[in-house]
Amino acid sequence: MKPADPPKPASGPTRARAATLTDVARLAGVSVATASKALNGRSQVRAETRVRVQEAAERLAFRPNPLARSLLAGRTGTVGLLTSDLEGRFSIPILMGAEDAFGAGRAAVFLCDARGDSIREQHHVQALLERRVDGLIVVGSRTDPRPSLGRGLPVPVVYAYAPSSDTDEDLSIVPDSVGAGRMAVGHLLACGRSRIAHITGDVNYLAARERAEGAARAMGEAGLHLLEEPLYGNWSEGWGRAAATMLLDRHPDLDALLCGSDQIARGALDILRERGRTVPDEVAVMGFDNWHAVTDGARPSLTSVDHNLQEIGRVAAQALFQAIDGRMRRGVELQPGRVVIRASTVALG
Amino acid sequence: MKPADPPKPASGPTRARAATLTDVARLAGVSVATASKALNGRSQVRAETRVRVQEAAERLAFRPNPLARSLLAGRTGTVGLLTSDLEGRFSIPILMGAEDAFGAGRAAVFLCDARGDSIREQHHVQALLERRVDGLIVVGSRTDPRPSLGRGLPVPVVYAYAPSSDTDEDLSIVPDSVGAGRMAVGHLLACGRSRIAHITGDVNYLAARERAEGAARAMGEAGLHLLEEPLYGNWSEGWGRAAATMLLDRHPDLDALLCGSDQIARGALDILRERGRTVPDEVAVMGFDNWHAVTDGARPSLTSVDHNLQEIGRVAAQALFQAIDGRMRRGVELQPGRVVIRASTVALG
DNA sequence: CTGAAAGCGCTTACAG
DNA sequence: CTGAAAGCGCTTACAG
Repeated sequence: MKPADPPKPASGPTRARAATLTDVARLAGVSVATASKALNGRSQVRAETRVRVQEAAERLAFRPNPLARSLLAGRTGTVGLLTSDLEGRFSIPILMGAEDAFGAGRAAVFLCDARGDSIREQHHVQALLERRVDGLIVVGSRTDPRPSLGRGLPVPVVYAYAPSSDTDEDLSIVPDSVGAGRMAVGHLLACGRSRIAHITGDVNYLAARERAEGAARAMGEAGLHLLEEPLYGNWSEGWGRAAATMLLDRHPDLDALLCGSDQIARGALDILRERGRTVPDEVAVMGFDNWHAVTDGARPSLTSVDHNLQEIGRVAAQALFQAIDGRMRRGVELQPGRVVIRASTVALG
Repeated sequence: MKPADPPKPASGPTRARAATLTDVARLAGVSVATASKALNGRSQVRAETRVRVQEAAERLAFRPNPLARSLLAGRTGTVGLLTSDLEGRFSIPILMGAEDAFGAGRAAVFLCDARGDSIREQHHVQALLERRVDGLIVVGSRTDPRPSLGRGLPVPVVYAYAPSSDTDEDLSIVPDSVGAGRMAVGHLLACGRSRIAHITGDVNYLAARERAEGAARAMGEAGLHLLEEPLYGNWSEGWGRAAATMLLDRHPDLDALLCGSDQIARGALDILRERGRTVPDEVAVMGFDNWHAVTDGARPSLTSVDHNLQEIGRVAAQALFQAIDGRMRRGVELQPGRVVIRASTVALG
């Protein structure tokens, strides 16, 4: 017995011209006007006629041409997603959240990467406006305020992660960094720690300063102080190692290291390990960003504050939808993070 | 002296209706037909008239509505970028390369993330086709062949990173994994190593098997053999640590560890360090992927094979342009990687 | 309930 | 060299 032939490609459904409403109308024996109404659920059509048109549409695999529709409606059902750096770890989850929300709402997303260059950004904004996007989301790569695209744009704009400097006019959805610092210390306190030091990244980053501020406040509210002023440096493992070394020398009895990023924490963990200090028994360690590649590879695995970036993207997208519908919010909206507990702060099972 | 007033927003250039060709024609005192020709550089227009029209267009900040144009032309100047996982480290650089190439060629990119779900993928393909994209790039997250979108699509498709299983019909741009393995061993040999072992990731990944194959071949061509069969495991640091431990026990005299990913290499480095084996003096270590977060944090910094993913994206985009112009290539095209040398294989400075 | 007509913003033969 | 007309694919008053 011969095996069954593989299904033939049948020369493909359609290299041919896509079916048009006129084709559908002709096949159904009605005018294009009636066909349009039937397909769009308008009430003024006899049930029988509607069915006939629908069948014709189905048979021709008819898909309304959105260009024609947009031309009439003045709306394209597209939005621009303007990112400053695609490779950024922070941009991607936000982008995913936004893409998700738009996909669900049936809007399509134009992606543009400005590569951190404001000339290129202006260029992309113009290109997007020419394409008649209904709105724009601007995704930044750090939480410091960035220049507004301005008030003169013909469509609404929502800023995500990096807030607009024009807080009166623009809407920005950003992570709550002060809250994140507070939350982190809250977790360490709950773990019974009190001799806590804070190593963090570049002092020029608002995120670094705000997390430190939140941490200090949470300590104060518990009637405690950080062991010393936050140690600012940069966002690298190397700095984590250097700072941890200093701190261990100065405060041999410290029982927790709060690190401004997972990478810094990773460096600190390596030093603790080399010095034979057990984690978390003697010293608890935690980071920020919940970057799985770092948290999961660490020994022990690293507790971290997740900024819920995907949620930020989703919220920004929804806010943009509302703005397109004429209900524009303004100001800066803070999104809370959450502590993801791993073995570096809590002895697990 | 009072400080100067801040510049007034001037109520914004245009919340108003965008200028239309009709507006331009009226202002220039010509017909829309003539205005169109003047602006589009058609020859049959008096120089004087052309200037008048151009000035009018400028004054009104006229931007031709691409929807109207596309409706006529049947082309939209848009392409779909379909990724299987936005968060994937591998997808992003490819996406950047593609976005770059399109941006330069003045096509806009619709981004869709299928989240590794084939139902969602189908859904996105349909949505993109409805929007009349001129072509599609499908970006995969591993180099194993993936199902073709099929032959019946009305627009050309190019596959990047993950090749289509329909190699006769489709065009795929993928990294040369065999060549990467060969290249890596070539570098280690050039560094004077000969007792080389290979630790790699999940055997179900074609990339793992092909890199191993390339490595073995390069050894053979040098009249050598790997110390033992490649050790397959998974792509984690933990596996790197476990495998390195085994290998050091079995081959105390090994002088190089070729690791199938940077994370595996990172794990191996940690073990070497703990055992007091100096890198690169006693043992050279290298990885694949050139993931900076890992290579730069490692002690010492890690030599790695970069797959030139951005270039893959760029080539895919250019191939798609060609295909849209009717010159479709087919088959699988391999893109070479390159060795990025750091301190784990060569004593620097 | 149905259809002829006008129009969204543009381009392109075709006459003048 | 210039413009009136037709048309891309659709929707929406407006008559019947």
